[in-house]
Amino acid sequence: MEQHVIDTLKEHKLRTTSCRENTLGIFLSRDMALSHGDLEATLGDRFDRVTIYRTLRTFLDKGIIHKVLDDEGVRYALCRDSCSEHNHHHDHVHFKCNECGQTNCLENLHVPAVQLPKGYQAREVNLLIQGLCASCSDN
Amino acid sequence: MEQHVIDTLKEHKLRTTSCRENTLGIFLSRDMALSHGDLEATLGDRFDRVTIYRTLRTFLDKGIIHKVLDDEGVRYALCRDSCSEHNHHHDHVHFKCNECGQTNCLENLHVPAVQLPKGYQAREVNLLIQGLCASCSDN
DNA sequence: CTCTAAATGCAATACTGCTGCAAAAATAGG
DNA sequence: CCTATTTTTGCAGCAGTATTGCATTTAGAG
Ligand SMILES: [Mn+2]
Ligand SMILES: [Mn+2]
Ligand SMILES: [Zn+2]
Ligand SMILES: [Zn+2]
Repeated sequence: MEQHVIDTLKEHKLRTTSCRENTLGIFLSRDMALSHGDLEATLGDRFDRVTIYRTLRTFLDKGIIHKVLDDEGVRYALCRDSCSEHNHHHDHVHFKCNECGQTNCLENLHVPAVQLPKGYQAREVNLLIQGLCASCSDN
Repeated sequence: MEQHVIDTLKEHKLRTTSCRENTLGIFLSRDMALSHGDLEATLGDRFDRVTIYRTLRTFLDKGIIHKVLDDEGVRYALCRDSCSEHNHHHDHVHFKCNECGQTNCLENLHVPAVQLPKGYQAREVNLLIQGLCASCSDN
């Protein structure tokens, strides 16, 4: 496996196991939000379903990936920002293309601030925009 | 059952059945986003789980309710705007309180427009803000 | 009231996600 | 490199979520 993957795991004080290396490698190469099912399909039967679930939870805890809300189930995407164990910050927009089905982080597109009613306190925001991506748009 | 419920069902050309009356009545009285499990718990064992699923899908199709994205599963809330069978428009904010667990539509809070990258076309937006609601905030 | 189309209940199935436990693997320390 | 300790994994099992097919029941049209 690639050195970058191993370094990332070590940086987060995680043991470098085959499932973690492969899973992180897939996130890096695919560059889109992935569901547990996507990973299972890509990894084949090399690892148990439960191990993949636990890998995802571990990555979530460590700030390696973040949840992406989706209308048909949760997905996960790499944290590009400097997220750490107790300091997640994901105020960027997610876009899901209804044509090709891909869900992507629009990292440099911040979720606009919203003026909440009196007394409401915002802690976390999740904005999912659905429509057509650039590739599917000009066909 | 209340006349308003029956009228609403008739307006959408739906037969007024007990499950639909009760389900719609719950949505009207609770005034918050509800999951299938919430409805099942409230309705007791008067109706089969499958019937509740089908009622939800029917209401979705007819524009009586809309999906509310949530980090722990889909919920549903009444459409206040004038949604119809093929003309949904939900650009309002949803708020989930991490204290009391309630998810609500903030109907008069529009999701701000976002300048998408070139070629991207928006069809639908879903903004979920999580934090503390007004009731839970001042304790 | 009767007939027909729609809706329901039930059984079966698939998918998602979690836990406990024994076996296997990773690493720290010598 | 070897061993001891801790972590991770696979497996079995379980709970929750969501869907379908089919026979029965029901709502509403006439
Ligand atoms: Mn993201
Ligand atoms: Mn809403
Ligand atoms: Zn696309
Ligand atoms: Zn609250």
